[in-house]
Amino acid sequence: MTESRPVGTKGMPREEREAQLVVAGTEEFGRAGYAGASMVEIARRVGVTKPLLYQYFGSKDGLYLACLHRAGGRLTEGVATTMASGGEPERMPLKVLSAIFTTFDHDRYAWRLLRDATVPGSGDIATAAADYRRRLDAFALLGATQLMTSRGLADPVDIEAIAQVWTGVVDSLISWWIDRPDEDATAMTARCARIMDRLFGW
Amino acid sequence: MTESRPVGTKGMPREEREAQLVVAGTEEFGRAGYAGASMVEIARRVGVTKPLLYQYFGSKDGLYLACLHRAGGRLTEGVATTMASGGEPERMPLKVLSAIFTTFDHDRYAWRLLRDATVPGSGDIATAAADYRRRLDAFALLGATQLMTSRGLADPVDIEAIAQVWTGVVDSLISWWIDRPDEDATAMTARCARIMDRLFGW
DNA sequence: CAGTGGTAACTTACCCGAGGGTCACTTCAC
DNA sequence: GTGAAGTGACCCTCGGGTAAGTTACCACTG
Repeated sequence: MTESRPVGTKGMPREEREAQLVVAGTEEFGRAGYAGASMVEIARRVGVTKPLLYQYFGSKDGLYLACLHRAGGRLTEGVATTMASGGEPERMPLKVLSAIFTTFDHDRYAWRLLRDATVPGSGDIATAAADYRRRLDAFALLGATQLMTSRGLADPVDIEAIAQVWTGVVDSLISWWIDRPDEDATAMTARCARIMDRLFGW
Repeated sequence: MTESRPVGTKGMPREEREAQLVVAGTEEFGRAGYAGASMVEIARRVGVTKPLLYQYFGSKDGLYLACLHRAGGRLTEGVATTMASGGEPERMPLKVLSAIFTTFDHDRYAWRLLRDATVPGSGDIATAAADYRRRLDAFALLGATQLMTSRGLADPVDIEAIAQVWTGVVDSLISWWIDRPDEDATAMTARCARIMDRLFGW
């Protein structure tokens, strides 16, 4: 990325190798969950051995955190700019979906890291993941509030529920997408647009 | 249940103990996922030790299967009778939700067993879970088809996506519900009715 | 109504393999 | 010869799984 070509020694510069490992880790953690994923398997994926992985990331938690921060950062950033761009409330869901699909077209497992139920209940990972979720939930809450005030507003707990359901919808769309590698981001967005139109008239 | 009072020996008849263990297992598997759950923790929950758990269920997979079959059986049965009762397509989602909430009011983690991503990719559990999911998906697909033909029908892949999103919605509603133990089944159903009315006019 | 055996419920103490984590070493470019 | 990239071989804990024993109740016997 920054340095163009070979750097220190035989294989690959650290920076580049780390990026590979984060990508592989994201896929493996996303697929099997924190508890189910294996460090040696992640190393194997990029054709390297476990000690190197540990030299670069320190621990399983360290690697997970690296993956989580990359995913969480890109996600919150993308959603934030989309939400900031404004527009009518009924258009926001599709715009957000489009942003997510585009950003994570080649990294579809990333989303799952924020909502992994198998991470230990306390510790750095749980804290960081909860923080990203909190930020995303805030956007969802904002969107839900705007949507509901444009209709006959409901009570705040209803809005909370709507926001959570929305994140669940994103979740299931991404799961569905993961199972269909041929479908790219634009096709996915078009499909969602079609569905929302037919189902709700949005 | 069948025998009324004390049976064999000191503690509790096998049948009753097994039921306790299945309940505890369902909660623990639902909370931490198959990979993250611990057999000794499940045993500890009901005040018993691991070997008894193994004597009764044979293996972790055995216990998981017992939990899965209880959950899956009740779920498919409940949804089947609800779907069979008929009605306008737009009313079905709420009726199904109501059935699920009522059935699992005191067993909220059960739903998650069918959709646990941390079970090994092959084996009895994966097969059984996939089977229950297939049956539920068939209902979702049926409901989605009815709904979409009542509007200007979409292509079959869209309907597949809608069905999957629907299960995701159920998923997130149940997660939300788990975090709010005070909310009972009727309150939850009422909330969903209110939301669907305001959001889609259903 | 001892005593005695049978059996179901249950435990203590252990085995073992998988996986997280580490150390000492090698290879290669400069 | 220095230092980064990388490895083989190891340790150790945690958790699934087991063997062998213990406790308490019941059903018999004499």
